[in-house]
Amino acid sequence: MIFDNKFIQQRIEKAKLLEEAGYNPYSNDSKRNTSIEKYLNVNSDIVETEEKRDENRHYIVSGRIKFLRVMGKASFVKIEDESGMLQVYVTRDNLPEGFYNTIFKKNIEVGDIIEVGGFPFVTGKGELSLHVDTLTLLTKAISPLPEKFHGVTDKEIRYRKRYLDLIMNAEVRKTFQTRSKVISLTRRFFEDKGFLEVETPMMHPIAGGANAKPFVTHHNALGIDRFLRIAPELYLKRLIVGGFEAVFEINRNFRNEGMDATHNPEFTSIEFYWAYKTYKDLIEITKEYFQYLFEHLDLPTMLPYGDMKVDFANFQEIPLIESLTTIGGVPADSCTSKEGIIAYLNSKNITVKPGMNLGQLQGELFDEFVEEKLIDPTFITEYPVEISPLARRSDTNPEITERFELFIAGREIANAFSELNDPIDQLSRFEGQMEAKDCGDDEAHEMDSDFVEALSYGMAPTAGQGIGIDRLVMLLTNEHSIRDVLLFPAMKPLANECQPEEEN
RNA sequence: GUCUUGUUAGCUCAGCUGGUAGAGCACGUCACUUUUAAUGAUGUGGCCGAUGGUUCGAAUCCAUCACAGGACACCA
Repeated sequence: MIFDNKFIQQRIEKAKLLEEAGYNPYSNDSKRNTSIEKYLNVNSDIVETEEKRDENRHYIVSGRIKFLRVMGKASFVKIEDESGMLQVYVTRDNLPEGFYNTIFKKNIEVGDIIEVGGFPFVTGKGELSLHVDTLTLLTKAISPLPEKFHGVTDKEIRYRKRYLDLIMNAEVRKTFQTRSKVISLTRRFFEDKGFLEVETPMMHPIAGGANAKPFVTHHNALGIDRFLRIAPELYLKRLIVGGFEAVFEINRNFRNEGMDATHNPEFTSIEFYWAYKTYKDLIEITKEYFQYLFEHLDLPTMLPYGDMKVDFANFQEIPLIESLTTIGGVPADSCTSKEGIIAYLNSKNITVKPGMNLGQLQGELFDEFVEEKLIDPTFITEYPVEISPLARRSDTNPEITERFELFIAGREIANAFSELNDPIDQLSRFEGQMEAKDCGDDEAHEMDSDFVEALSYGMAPTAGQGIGIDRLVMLLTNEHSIRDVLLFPAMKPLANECQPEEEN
């Protein structure tokens, strides 16, 4: 039984005693009239006064007990609500006869949620506090909190029981508040630009828009499998065909692949599509977007990330091939032919899968020698067409696409391009992907003829971009695991958690 | 998927080359009306992640498994 721990038993016993004495251990009769933050602000003037107190003011605040110091007939209690922590001073003689000794001291403890009323005063040590004249238990916590000084540090507990992490670690609350603000600001930024927020299906008949393995689920009524979406791209572009000129979606994608510090099976991205624009316009709006975020989050443009310092005012732009030599240090003549690249990679003790085409090999060089060196925000442009099945070819060089990826702190943050809107070209790109799939590339993009048909009705020239929100939040909060920016990261089930039998 | 480290009280952690389990916090009892991780006294608390093995004897050595962290691989 989950309550057989003796500390829990002890606390359940206290809850019973309270109930028997006429105090509901789960009362919902809250009369709170201010938050702790407001209380501290409104009464900060008391510190300057002669008396250090104002008995004519009266406030009711609520919160969870984080510290409890009982000293005979008086006690100091630190309570915390979402806005902050407040010290309250509880004395025997300011409470009803017997309450302090038989109820408060015996049955109320760290972890419980209480409500106190009283007047503001400043203690001898100069801390603005609340002098209590009424005290109500709102919620009895029957499980004890972790240790008050070290808190919970065990990552497994922190992720599996995020509520405990949030109770104990104020910085964690801050991180998720930042995450929320980033999403909210992102929404506002694009709305202000005239973009329309839309929702497209999470369950797809064909998992398209990216190269990734999907999760499969089953629709009973139709008797067919569906794929959890790996990207919303093809649906958003159908909307551009339909006549919407600027759309965005902030939502989850699901990819059935490995989990590590930068990958969670479900993750959040924003994708936006903008008709009558090109990837050049996207570079500009991306810079603007970052500026907007930093301004409204009140962050300095120079941010630490681990050992790195990232200058968010220093956006660079460089074509992929050029970056291989200037940043990656790859000799120029080892970048432009399959043989040259393979020879160079082999000389660095890197083996590549046989059958890779030139574009894939150039991508390999980039991943190997350039990516991790891109600290300040850098737009890498002019991606080879072979690794960009949904991007528009450059008008001047059909081997490359009008595409960029944005790298910050050695990590990909965004992917964008002028969209391919030629249905014939799109069809042949899909066919190329199908060939790759037949040759064993199980990551190759699926054929989506319905999407090709949509393009055949004409999609205005459009530019589109995806930004990984989780990784962006990691950058802004200096977190190095995606689990630290997800409230409930994916975890393997514990042995004692029952799970359905595997069936075929 | 591979390698590697970890798993001991509610939490944070000790525990040597194998000899039968420790601290701090928390909790119980007592004292204490201005404390700041309050303090002082005292006490309770453990299937040492699971299963096997070696041994007279295993928290400790070995094997397998589970979960977690890190690195690598894969995947944008």
